[in-house]
Amino acid sequence: MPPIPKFSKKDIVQCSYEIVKKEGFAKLNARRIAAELGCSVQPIFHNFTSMEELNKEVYKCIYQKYKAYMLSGKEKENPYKQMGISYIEFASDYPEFFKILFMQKTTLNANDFVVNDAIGEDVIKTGQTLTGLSYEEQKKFHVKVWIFTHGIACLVATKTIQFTQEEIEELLAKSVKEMLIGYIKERK
Amino acid sequence: MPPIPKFSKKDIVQCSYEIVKKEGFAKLNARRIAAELGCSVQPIFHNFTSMEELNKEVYKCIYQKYKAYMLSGKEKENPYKQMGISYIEFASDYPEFFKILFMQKTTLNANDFVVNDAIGEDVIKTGQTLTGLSYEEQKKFHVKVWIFTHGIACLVATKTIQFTQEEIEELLAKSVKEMLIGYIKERK
DNA sequence: AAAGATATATAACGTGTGTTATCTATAGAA
DNA sequence: TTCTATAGATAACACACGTTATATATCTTT
Repeated sequence: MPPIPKFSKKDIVQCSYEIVKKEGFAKLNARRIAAELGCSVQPIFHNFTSMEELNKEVYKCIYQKYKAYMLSGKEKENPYKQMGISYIEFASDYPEFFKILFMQKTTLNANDFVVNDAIGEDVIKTGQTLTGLSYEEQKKFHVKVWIFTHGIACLVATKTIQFTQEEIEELLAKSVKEMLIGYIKERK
Repeated sequence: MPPIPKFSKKDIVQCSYEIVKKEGFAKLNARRIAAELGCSVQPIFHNFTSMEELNKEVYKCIYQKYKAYMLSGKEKENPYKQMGISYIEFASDYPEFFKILFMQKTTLNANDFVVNDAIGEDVIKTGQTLTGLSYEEQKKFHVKVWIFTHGIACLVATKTIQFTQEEIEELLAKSVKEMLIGYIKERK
């Protein structure tokens, strides 16, 4: 009986996702989405009870994108190293997403997600195979690697530094190596 | 002939500064300032042609606060180490300010300031006395120290990690020491 | 073909924001 | 004391945003 819908939930989320990718949540609003889809605001409020609900859906997509980046790293020959590179690459390719996920506290990520899975058990264990440290030592060492990696990623996301992917990989690899040497030397 | 002014530029900037300190620029607006000062919005637009002009003044104050933190570090017995600590302490004491200065690009900091003076000549030279490296080597090494320090500061500003000042100082001091050991060992 | 359900458009309301027009009160000059 | 310049209050306008009321168009069932 009803007319065939022209604008699905998926269309609206996808369109919103693209806006946020380019300009962040600050620029996402009903009229903007409507303009880009070539419709009025009605399809949006038909499919979502409020903008907040839509925002949450978009946030979920962003988090999925991040997870996909991280998972792709696990397939490579040196997963521990690759995860750091993936983290920074994500910050480079999707700076707005990185800022949303890791550089601000919002009502969006408050309860629904525990984003900092970077210090998960498996990461520690993967790190052990690279470093040869004990589990407890690797845990401590990993905090330092994580801080360093996060530092680069933040600088990349804000475009404070503009390194090529190769420069970043070299910087990260070299630095972690040096940190490990120093860590091993200093431990008692 | 005119009545004695009750609300000076300084009063308004000071009040705005406090609001931004607690809640960031997002929560700064004319009516909010007026309410806190106990006046109408008129004194604001009498003293400033626009909110943007006031925002810039507030931004300047924030930057001055940051510079004062950094300068205070230079007086200590180990200035190079202290500057890193001051940077993180600033992020801890004034997270909103830190986010404004170093974690986002705004129209405010676009032209008027070159904020990243952290890699200034004098910092490098101060670092040399700590590390004993050549000028060029110190320059390279400092990038790594800066990234690490910035990483901690970002995590502190967003309250992602909640370390005490002592924990942070130990983490930073130990890590830089280890990084230096590794750096020296790996250089050709 | 007629009817009902609903997707979309149009237009509006309410709120929060920057900004400004108008009025009033005041302090010093005449 | 009277006059003038202006600081401030009140109130309004313009605009952007979330949201909703109403009207219209369309598809499926009968």
